[in-house]
Amino acid sequence: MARKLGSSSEKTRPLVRVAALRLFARDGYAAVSMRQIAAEVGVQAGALYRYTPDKQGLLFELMHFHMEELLAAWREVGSDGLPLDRLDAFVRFHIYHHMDRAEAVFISYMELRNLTPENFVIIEGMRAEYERVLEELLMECGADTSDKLTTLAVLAMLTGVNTWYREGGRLKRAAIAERYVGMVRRLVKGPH
Amino acid sequence: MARKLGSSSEKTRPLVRVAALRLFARDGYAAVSMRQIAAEVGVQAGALYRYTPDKQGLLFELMHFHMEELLAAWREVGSDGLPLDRLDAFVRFHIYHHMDRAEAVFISYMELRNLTPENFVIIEGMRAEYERVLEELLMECGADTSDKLTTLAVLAMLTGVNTWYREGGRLKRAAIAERYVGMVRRLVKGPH
DNA sequence: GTTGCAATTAAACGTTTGTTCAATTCTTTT
DNA sequence: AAAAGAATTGAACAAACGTTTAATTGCAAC
Repeated sequence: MARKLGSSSEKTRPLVRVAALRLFARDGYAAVSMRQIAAEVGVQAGALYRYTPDKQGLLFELMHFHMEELLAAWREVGSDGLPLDRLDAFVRFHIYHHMDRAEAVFISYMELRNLTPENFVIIEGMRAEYERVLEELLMECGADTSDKLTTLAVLAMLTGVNTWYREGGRLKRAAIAERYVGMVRRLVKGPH
Repeated sequence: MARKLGSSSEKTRPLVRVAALRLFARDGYAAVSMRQIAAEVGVQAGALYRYTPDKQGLLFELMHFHMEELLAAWREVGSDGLPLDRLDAFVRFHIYHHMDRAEAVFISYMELRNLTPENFVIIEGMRAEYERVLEELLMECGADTSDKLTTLAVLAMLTGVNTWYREGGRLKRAAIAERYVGMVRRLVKGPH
């Protein structure tokens, strides 16, 4: 009744991450207990504290990783060409990236209020950075960027995909993305 | 230490509703205890059970009332005239109605997963009904309604206002509404 | 003014919560 | 083969949870 056969932090750590991700996404941070997470990992609750300082740390790690990954992924994709083409690229990027990370996306905007104030500031800053990416693109496309309204409207629309999209659904990923490309183009263009 | 001066269910009942609304919206259903709600009302926890069968009943009542009110309000506003004018009317209605009920709106789409299955079915049905209102309007406007995609995109965009709008902010209610009217018009029109 | 009901308290219920820690066992290094 | 370190258990902690209930008090009707 102590260390288990073949146990190592290299194996257990990712299991903890995945279990927390899954459970937080499904039931919400406040509704999930450390014992539930531990059970999903196949371990006792006390063992989790080798991998996180506390429950809050677990939530923060998930959200921080998600935002870091999002920003890094866009930097890598980059985009060049005409402004409108770059906007298209952003729309496709956002939709695909989010489709592939349903759980992390869900957590990252549902559990903001469960972050401690210090952690909240950090995540909010990264979110603002991502927002600025889109805002800049919209400006170059000649959209109305006198305020954040257009940016937020487009972002809400795009992120909304995650509330209904399920893998293997009737509509294929590409079809959905292209429809949104069309909608954003129309929304942005035209006279304001 | 028993009944308090001037106490009556007519006074206390709404206080319980308001306290639950405020706290659920701010901290989330799972993170709020009956004792916190009671404290906000100025009463002991046990007293709450004169006004709700249990905590879940409190959540359901709030969400059910909100959806009922939403559907009734639209029925009353109604709309006639050209399809596009009616769509404009819907956009304005949705935005104003939601701006005035920030807490209830927030709860109604954040706390869906904390409903019991039976309660979830009921609320989900009402949500679908509201969705159908918009879908019908979009169809009459000649938008692409071969699937729910346009409907959901518009709805996500409109409801997104609640994530950033704060009373007394820089932009006035009417200005915001009219901007969204414009965006929706553009998004809907045009070739698909 | 007494009687009866309505509203509330305070205490208690058994669970469950996040977290800590000594003891134990496996793995790795020497 | 011995020693050192890493991973885990299981029990314990005080605190908080939702809910129930007997006792108590205020109010309204008679």
